[in-house]
Amino acid sequence: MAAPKFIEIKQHLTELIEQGSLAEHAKVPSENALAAQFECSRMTARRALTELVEQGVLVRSQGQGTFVASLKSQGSMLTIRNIADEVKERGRGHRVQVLAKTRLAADTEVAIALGLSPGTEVGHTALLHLEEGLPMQLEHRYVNLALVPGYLEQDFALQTPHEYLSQVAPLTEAHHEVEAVVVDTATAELLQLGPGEPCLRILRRTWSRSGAVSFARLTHPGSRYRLGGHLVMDN
Amino acid sequence: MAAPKFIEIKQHLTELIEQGSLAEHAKVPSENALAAQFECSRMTARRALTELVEQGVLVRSQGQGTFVASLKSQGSMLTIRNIADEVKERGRGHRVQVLAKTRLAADTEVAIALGLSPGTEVGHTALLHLEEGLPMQLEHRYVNLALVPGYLEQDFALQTPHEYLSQVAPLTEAHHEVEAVVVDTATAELLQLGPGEPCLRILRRTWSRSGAVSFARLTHPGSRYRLGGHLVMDN
DNA sequence: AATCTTTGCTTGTATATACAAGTCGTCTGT
DNA sequence: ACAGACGACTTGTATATACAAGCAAAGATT
Repeated sequence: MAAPKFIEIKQHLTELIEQGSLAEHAKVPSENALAAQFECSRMTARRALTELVEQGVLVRSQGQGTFVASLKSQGSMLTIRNIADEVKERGRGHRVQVLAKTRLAADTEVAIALGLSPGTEVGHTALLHLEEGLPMQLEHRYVNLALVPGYLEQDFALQTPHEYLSQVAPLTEAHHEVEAVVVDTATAELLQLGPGEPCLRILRRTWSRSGAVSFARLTHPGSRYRLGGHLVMDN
Repeated sequence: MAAPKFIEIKQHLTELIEQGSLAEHAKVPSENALAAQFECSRMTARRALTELVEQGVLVRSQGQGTFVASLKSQGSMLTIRNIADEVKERGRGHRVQVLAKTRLAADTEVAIALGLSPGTEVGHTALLHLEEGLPMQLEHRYVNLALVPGYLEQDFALQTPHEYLSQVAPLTEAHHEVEAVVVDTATAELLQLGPGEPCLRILRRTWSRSGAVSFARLTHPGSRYRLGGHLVMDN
């Protein structure tokens, strides 16, 4: 019934930190000291410390010891999900219109994002994602065809680019930027924006083991879309 | 010189997954099987699995076994940082103007966010964060005074609300939403926006052990600010 | 005095072992 | 035919131990 011992130790340490007994950058008792204090083996004490390090509460340094991490460095996180899953999870209808599917020469922005030299041929797709018939995202995607040669042969009405790319080139890394923008009139019409309505834009670059795979510009109507996230920092 | 053994096992498994030998939801060899295969103890094999579970690559279930997690569930993350640190890290001057510091009755939005009944008195502060003299964020913050009674006595020109709150009520949880909005003319003037320029708005709610502490509405000029993040999914 | 060595503490990796606890199929008794 | 007991296999927790590797300060050598 009792909580596992390493959780007791974790709680004890986080309490000390939260009540201020263990200040920022203060040295935490060593693994051996904790083992003695809690009458457990070093490996159990070690596990408590290890998990707190993973949570960003502590910092360890071989040979020196374990220390309280700086409080402000505990950055919180926001999850970025793909629009198709998001819509489906809301239990609403998701549909896609394929607006473009071509090869084109990379301009400087795309070339830099994909780590190619400007002018290299890349795959370009433009998709409009609809939720219950209403436009929710305009997806402009540029793909490195050297890494994903079959990209343009896909039918994206059946399988979204994100799903296809996850299969053929599993991601190892991603980078996102989020900004608020005003779009040109053609795009505004596509997204059925109201007058003066801004858009939330996500720039997403993804890498697989072999290199930079794709660069996407995801544009959402500001009035209909919110990016939402959640994170538990402690436990 | 050689990599530790548990990293070898991790790499072996991620390779199997990436090349498709281990499909989604497929059963991964048990800890004992891996220990036999790699001629190591069960604890070492277990560590490899544990770390892959923490990365979201695998899923474990006591009694059943370990399985490959669904690929799409690997949502990527975006870090949300506080503006003061961000500006200082760029090596630029950060300054704050305190525009308001009062008690007021919570309207419905604030009351819901803080888990209070509408009309409860809460602390309200409005700060304008400047980077090299240019407005970068308008921070409207509502604080549960029952949990942080000293809030309104602080001088926020010296210590930002975020820093103060981190000290007196260490966060255990945070929730964010991000949206693109058009603001009223008074706010537009404060942020020195161009005509029709949209804003990136972050809604941030934070909890400490004792309950919902604060609700903040952070408004950034769309032309001068981008939310940027990064995540390594693998290793 | 300056430099190298030793010693002791720390964390990091790895092993062998034990028992607890959850799941599932099988075997058994009714 | 059904229910329950049992056993096999899985992950979860905990211990005791060993050696490697990094760091720092005290001590020995130059």
